[in-house]
Amino acid sequence: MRSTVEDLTTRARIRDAAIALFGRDGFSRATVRAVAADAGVSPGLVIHHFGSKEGLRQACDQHVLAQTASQGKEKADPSSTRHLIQDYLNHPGQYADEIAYIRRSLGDESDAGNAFFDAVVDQTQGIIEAGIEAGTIRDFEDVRSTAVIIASNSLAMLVLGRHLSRALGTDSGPGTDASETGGISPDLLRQLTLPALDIYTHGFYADARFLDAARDALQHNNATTQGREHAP
Amino acid sequence: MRSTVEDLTTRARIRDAAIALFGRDGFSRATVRAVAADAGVSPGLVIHHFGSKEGLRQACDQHVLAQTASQGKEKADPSSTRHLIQDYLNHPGQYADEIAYIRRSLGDESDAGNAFFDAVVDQTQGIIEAGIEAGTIRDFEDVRSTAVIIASNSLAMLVLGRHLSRALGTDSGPGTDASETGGISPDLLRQLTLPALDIYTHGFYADARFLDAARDALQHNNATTQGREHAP
DNA sequence: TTATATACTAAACACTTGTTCAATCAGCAG
DNA sequence: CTGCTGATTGAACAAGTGTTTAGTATATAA
Repeated sequence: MRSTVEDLTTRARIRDAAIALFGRDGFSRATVRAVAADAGVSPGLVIHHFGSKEGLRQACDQHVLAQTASQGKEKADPSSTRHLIQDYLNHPGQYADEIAYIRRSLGDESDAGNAFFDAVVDQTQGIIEAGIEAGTIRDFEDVRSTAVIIASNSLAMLVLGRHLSRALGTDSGPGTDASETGGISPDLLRQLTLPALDIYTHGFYADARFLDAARDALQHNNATTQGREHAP
Repeated sequence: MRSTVEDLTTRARIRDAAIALFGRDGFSRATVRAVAADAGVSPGLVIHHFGSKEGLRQACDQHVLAQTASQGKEKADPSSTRHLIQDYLNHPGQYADEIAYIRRSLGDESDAGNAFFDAVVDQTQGIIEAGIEAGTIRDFEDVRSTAVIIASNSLAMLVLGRHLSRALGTDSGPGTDASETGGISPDLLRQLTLPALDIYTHGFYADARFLDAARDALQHNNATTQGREHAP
């Protein structure tokens, strides 16, 4: 009874305002009154449509997940997660609210954050397996763990985007859309692309010394609680 | 089960309770009354000692930063950030509150989070420069950006630790210390160490195709807003 | 037309929030 | 002892919170 038809109704306006506010201020800091004001309705109507603030959150979770899931499946061929971010660059600001919402969900204890992370990992794993078969990606022993690491590294740019901008001085100044939403600016992504791909192509260490040392340490140290030489 | 000694002053007890609660529930969700209850004092005394809830937060920021800064400078020689996490593994649960606090600070808009991230980047950069000189780390063109990427990747395990556990099924079950605090369990780190070091040693891609393509795309595309082929 | 159901608002309710305040209590200087 | 200062509390306050409720408008169906 819902979905596309009601998507232009008051209910959808409330939900979109909630997505924007939850993403910007977090779920607990954003108030029902602020959502109502942004949507141009009364606070009571928000409860009337969604039952409670928690119900509103679940509706937001569901909508954002459905939207990003359809987006993700469309562009899941050559590269991996960063393709989604790149797509966001070509349509700047369009998905800003949803992205900020996901960033908050990943940090909070949220079902939507869990589902999103798992979806990214699964998608990454599929890409790695296809890349291995095509010869473009190295043949890893533990594909699952590798996918988790790649997904974690990629999503780190989303979660820590604000810090990346600041640490590199690529901040376009206060008041910018990127610094407001914490998103990644095109300039920042351009600056980080080559160094990241360099590591992903030629590695970070000059040789296999650290890897061999860690492998030995872990083999000689399987049952004990000691786990030394994890670096970096 | 509070920390080791009751030798602390009341002010310190309040601050430690606040660090634990702010880290577990976030600043806005944690209430002054809950902090007071955990510290065994009245809500008014919290305000008496710290002026306001915001003052309490700044005291927590200052204390956690001072503690982690001294910790960081002690172990800043061979490896990088993960050395800090590894040290945390050898002393399980001891720094759990501070780590959860930092994880929350990195996600929220917090001065402590900014300072911590910048400190990790600076420390990582120093390690990279030393490694380049020693020949253990590859000679990167843009050391700063590389340091930011490495720091981001490392801190991602902190921020996204809960998702890593779940996606790998290494969760030691609900009620565990790791799943409560969102920290990284020793098992999880052991499982991720070799795949991560494998990427950091031999790279992720099988050859330089993606890197070359991205370099060409960025050179031919300097002034425009288009920025294609960032992968993965 | 009436009747019914729904969208919607304004106001109030019950509760929690951070904070204040007067009043104790303990230690210490004179 | 008195007097003073800071720690500490219990109660209260003002503002904000999510939610409820009574009531109004609107539209659709009979």
